[in-house]
Amino acid sequence: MAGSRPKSGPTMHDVAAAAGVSQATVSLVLNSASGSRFSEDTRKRVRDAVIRLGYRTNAHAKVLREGVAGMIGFIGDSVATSPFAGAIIEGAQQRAWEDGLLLLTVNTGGDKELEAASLDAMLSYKVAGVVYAAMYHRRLEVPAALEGVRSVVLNSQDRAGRLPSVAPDEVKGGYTATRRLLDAGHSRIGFINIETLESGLPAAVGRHEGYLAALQEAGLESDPDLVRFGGGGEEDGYRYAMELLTSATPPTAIFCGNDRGAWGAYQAVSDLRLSIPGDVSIVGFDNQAILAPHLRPGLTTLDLPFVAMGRRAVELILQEAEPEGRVELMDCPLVERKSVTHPKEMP
Amino acid sequence: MAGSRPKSGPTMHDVAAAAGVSQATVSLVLNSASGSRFSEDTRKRVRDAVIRLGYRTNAHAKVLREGVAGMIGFIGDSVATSPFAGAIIEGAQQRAWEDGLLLLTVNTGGDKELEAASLDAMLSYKVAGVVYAAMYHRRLEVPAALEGVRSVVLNSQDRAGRLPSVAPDEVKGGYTATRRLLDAGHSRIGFINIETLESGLPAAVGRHEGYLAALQEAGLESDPDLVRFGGGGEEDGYRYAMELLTSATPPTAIFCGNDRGAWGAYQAVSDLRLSIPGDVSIVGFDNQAILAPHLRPGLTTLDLPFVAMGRRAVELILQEAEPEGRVELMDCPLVERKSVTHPKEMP
DNA sequence: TAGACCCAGTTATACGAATAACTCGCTCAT
DNA sequence: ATGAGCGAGTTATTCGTATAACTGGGTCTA
Repeated sequence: MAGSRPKSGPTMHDVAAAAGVSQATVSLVLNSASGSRFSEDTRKRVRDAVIRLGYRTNAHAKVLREGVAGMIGFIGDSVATSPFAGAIIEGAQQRAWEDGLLLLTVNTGGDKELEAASLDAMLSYKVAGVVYAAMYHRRLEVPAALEGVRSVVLNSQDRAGRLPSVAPDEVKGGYTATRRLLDAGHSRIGFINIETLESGLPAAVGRHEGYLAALQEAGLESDPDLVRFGGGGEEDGYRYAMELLTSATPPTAIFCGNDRGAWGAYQAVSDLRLSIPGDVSIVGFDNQAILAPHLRPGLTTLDLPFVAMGRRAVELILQEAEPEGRVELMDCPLVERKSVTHPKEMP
Repeated sequence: MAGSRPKSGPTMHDVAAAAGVSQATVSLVLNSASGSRFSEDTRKRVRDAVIRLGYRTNAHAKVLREGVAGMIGFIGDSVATSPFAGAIIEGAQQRAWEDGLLLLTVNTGGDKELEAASLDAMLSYKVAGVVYAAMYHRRLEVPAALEGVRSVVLNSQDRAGRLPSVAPDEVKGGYTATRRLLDAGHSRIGFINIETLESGLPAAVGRHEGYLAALQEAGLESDPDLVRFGGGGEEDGYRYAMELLTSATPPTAIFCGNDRGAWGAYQAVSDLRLSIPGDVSIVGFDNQAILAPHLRPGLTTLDLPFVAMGRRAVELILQEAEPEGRVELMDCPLVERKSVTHPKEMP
């Protein structure tokens, strides 16, 4: 059978034959930045032949010679396909493409076997590096094979501290959110957070820390009664907002540790026939695209800079120096909308 | 300089040397399904050496010999990173991996230049095929280079009709939604759709067609006053639901062409001090993960089968036979929640 | 006028794996 | 005793590209 190998486009040899030169000449003409090694005539003949035949360089042959592929591996648990963090892969890909690299992506969905196997395949493809991204900001165990290649942990941190990591600056975010409310004149500020103790999630712990820091800086006592911990769903947001707002001394503002919780809080406020921001100011966290801008009123919240984080992770991979084990924290900018104002005057 | 080429793992030659055999033997031992060509002793020595050295086959060398890579290209405008359709890439990747293939992904963000360049790069990598996915179901122009490789249009249709396409069955979806309301006993059913005339979007046109078909089948006159066309945002949902419900002869149920519109309708219903489904039944479309299950009451809606579509697209690529230009429509299953009941008895 | 040097190319080889074709030593049937 | 056949390997070649090292002629200089 002649057709056992699939049809594969023309090669450099074909181009060389068509242009009446040697294969080496073709290669040199196409690649040499140092322009004028060949006569203008030869160069033109080569370029013409390239176009005429529709020649495209075989990346595998090139990689085989050069050792590294123009690809970066991206392994995510489910981040890349999740509704709120899809942008993370967008940033990574943008940055990679700026250097002409493509992304080889896998969502493992948490499957460790798939993770190992696909990482293996990526290494077989001699990727220039691997981004290991996670859904939630946490400290995680990285697969051992990652140490054999330039790699970066994204939206999480390497528990062992060996790989460089890129993650949101939760503490500063929590501080910024609280500070926004303090600046508006609030002094009783509720906080509906994700549970911190068991989870130990940097997201929850950090935001809480930032909240406390801002209060302290403002010289305010922090009242534990104003802080609630839950699962992060809107039911919890609803329930805790309800509790806070119906207590003896309700807060005039609530910082919700995530936008879904804020959504729940909106519903509670609505059910209490109160209004946002007139009666209660609210700040969220996450800046979820489908939610935050569409709530009424628009939710003032903190943006998780997924695009920037993705970019930064790839940048670290492309960098010459190896930033062993550093954790890079990225700013979460405040996105101002309509859910915050000064507290109501006491009657 | 010795270190000009990056460190690259051990090769078959290294393994062969370590095991005291030839490179060919290593290759044959590792690949031959026809087991016992070599003595058990030799096979063991090879396998031991492989493990000891941490040998991993160089995919590029393999591809160079074999002609096709174990990769499939995935080009999306922004689907892959969009909050509602990220799952599309998940399905594609799952299916690909079942055959041991990885996905080489690019979001072009609509940039035609990036699209062409990255497609070019993919072809350089000898991908086994390319999935060309779009954000919205529409008829689109595909890049010419796609014709040189096995490819499938996903969540859209090739306007030229040359490439096989996979898309949701909008007509059937619109029919199912309307039918659900008819079956519950409604006969005045509003429809808030995305504008169809200018856009010509299959999503909008098809759902409308399905709506009309269901009414006709039920022997009902379709009342144009019950149908509104808008942009698909929740403001439109709000406005049109308001209009419909405050009209002289309001509908008892509304089919919203998308979940965001349904969200707006929920707000209108709430502002009118009516309740869902008691006073108005609502069916959405899209089954947006962040929205539909979290609305109160949960929104009965139609699922856009992104995972299944992604899977199917890759499957078509892997298939032997080339299904020239066929458009494959996928079912949108009804997801039953709490927003539909029978119409209120007239007082 | 020999040597140095440049110009415009070419030849040869390596990258790592797969595989067709071969070798070498034995056994066994005729 | 002859050669067919098999078992257990090896040798040689191929995929497409990049590049070091070479060639063969011309020009310029001392």
